[in-house]
Amino acid sequence: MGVTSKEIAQFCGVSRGTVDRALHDKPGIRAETRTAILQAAAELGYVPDLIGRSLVRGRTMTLGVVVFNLKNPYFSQMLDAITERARQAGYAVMIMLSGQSAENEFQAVRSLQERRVDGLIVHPVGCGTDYEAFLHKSRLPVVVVGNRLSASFDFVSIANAPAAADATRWIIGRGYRRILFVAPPLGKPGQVNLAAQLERQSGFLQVVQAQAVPHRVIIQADYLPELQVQLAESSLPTAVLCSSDVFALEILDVWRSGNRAGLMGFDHTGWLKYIHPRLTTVDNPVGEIGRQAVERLLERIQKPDLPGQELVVPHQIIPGETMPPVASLLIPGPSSSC
Amino acid sequence: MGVTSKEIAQFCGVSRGTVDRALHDKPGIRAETRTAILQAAAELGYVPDLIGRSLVRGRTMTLGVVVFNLKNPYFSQMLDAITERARQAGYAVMIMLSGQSAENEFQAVRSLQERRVDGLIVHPVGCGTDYEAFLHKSRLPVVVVGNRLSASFDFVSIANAPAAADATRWIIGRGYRRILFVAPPLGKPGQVNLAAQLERQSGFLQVVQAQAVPHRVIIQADYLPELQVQLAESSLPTAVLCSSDVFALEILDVWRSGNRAGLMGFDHTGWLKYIHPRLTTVDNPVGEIGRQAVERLLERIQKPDLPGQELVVPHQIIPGETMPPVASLLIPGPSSSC
DNA sequence: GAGTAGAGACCTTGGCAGGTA
DNA sequence: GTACCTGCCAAGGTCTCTACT
Repeated sequence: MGVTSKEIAQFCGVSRGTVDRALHDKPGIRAETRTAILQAAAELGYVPDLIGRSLVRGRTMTLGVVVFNLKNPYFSQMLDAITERARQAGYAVMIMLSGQSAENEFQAVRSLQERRVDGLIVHPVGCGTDYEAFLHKSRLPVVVVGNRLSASFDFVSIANAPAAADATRWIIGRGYRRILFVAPPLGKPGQVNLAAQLERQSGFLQVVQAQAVPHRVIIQADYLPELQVQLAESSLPTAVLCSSDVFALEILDVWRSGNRAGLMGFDHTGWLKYIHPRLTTVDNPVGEIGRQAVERLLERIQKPDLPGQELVVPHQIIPGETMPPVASLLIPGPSSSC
Repeated sequence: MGVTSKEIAQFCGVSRGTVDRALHDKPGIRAETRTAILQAAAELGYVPDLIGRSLVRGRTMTLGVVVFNLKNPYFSQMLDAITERARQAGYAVMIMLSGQSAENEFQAVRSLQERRVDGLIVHPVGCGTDYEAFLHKSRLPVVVVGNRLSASFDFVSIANAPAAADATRWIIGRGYRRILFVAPPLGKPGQVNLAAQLERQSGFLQVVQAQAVPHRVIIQADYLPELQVQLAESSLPTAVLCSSDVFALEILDVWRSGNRAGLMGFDHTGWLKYIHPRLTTVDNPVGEIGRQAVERLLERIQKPDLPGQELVVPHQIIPGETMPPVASLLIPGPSSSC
């Protein structure tokens, strides 16, 4: 336990009120007394107890963050940005992991609520009206990130469906005439897929259907064999669009053994810099999302009655090397050696 | 602000003491009263305020963690493990980033101290007696990770010098007769290198000097040109050992354009799974380090006067593909196509 | 005496009314 | 009247002492 203002008061033979005036540079204290108190505080290593202060003020200056895990650079980069932005505003960050389990997520939110964080940034696994009611009942200012809940919550994300649509159109523009969309459930098998993944899928379908492009959606957890079958089934120039970089990277591992087709990921997660060939993907600027989430959360802490708002962060196609124009794909060259 | 025990007391027409007895299953209360209070608590959505509790108990059930950043998977994987282990013990984790600046680190520790975390896990940038005195003066239980301070602190890490020595012997065993050790300063140029990096360097030097193996240590921040020069300077079968995976990956980028030499990294950081060719490296089990750090910190919170202890976590050589036996390196084949 | 409940102190900081020289 | 200081109250949960049935 640290040194308290009471101990300083005893040490200096004054009252706590006087110590308070000295520490906060308030009027009504002799310069001499003030100096003595400040010196004693420094000597004893006094650090104000924000716990006591928050009890009085009803503010802990702490934000809670709930994400799946921190092994995935998607989340750790987001947390990095959140932490830094929060620090600039004088807030600390408490982190809890859901491990992609709705039950854990529930516990995590409750745990943060018990610790009276001033606000919450959640990348939810949970969904449904029960879960949303629970969040609302916590009375915590909440900003949702990455995986949409209902419109009553603030939500920061790229526009998933339009981004997938853009990616699809871009692929078609490169000359591909058949597209396989790989979107297995993220995380535990049998689980419902995340809203963000489904939105991407719908964006994809919208474009291929509108333009009558032959396509397949592969949603098996064990997608690699199915992908091989699908690839063999047509001689049209075929592209594979994945709902997440992780699938694209797994496929890229197989690709190296000689298979040929365009390949595109989704998210532009942190590790891609050193991957060869450079993965074509869609940038999901998680750092920016994290910062905007903090920004919005701070607003909401000020004015808890703001209506839910959707903040759309711009996405961007990262050309990479795995989706060359069909022309160069058909004539094997250095850039298509994947 | 949430519902308080006082409000429950008023609602039920009893005193706060009675509410306390009901909520904590203490004796001295009628079953009937207890049920009524528990029901009221559930109905009103009561969540105990751990701030109040920690004020009286002197425990916040929160651990502080200070690392450089979370973009580097080295730190985010460690934090993942720390958070999970802490959660199992009922602790929350507050995270602060130093951005590899001693000044920020100082602020971070102070900030966590103000928030009265029960203990601290630090991967320090700071060093020197002043910094150590500051940490000791905080009176916080501290476990140091990755970058050694003095023996008065608990320290959890792989044995850096022996690990580098092992790697060096392993390289020699593969037939290489000349080794270049790449150890530029991690982080801001001009900064003193981390203790861990220097320990690795000394482990390397010990072996090459003992076995009279020709070698060079490259410490320039701009190490790539120097490396090219050194590689060209001898016809001995040469290996490059890096003090961190990041350098090895940068070098691997250049390697692909045709250069030939053995290459080895250090740390086995998270993104390596998808890198081709598979990087030969030394496993630094950051998850295990994180868990042990929490374990030790919890012990120290119980008994603050324990003497500083060094916990050594076993390292391991990950063969990969970038350090083939010299024989196969000289006869170009599929496995040496890097 | 045993079972049940209430009143008040305590942890910390900060703010304010009131008191003394 | 001014400069300075004391002491009480608030926040929420916990624990002990006391009192009633």
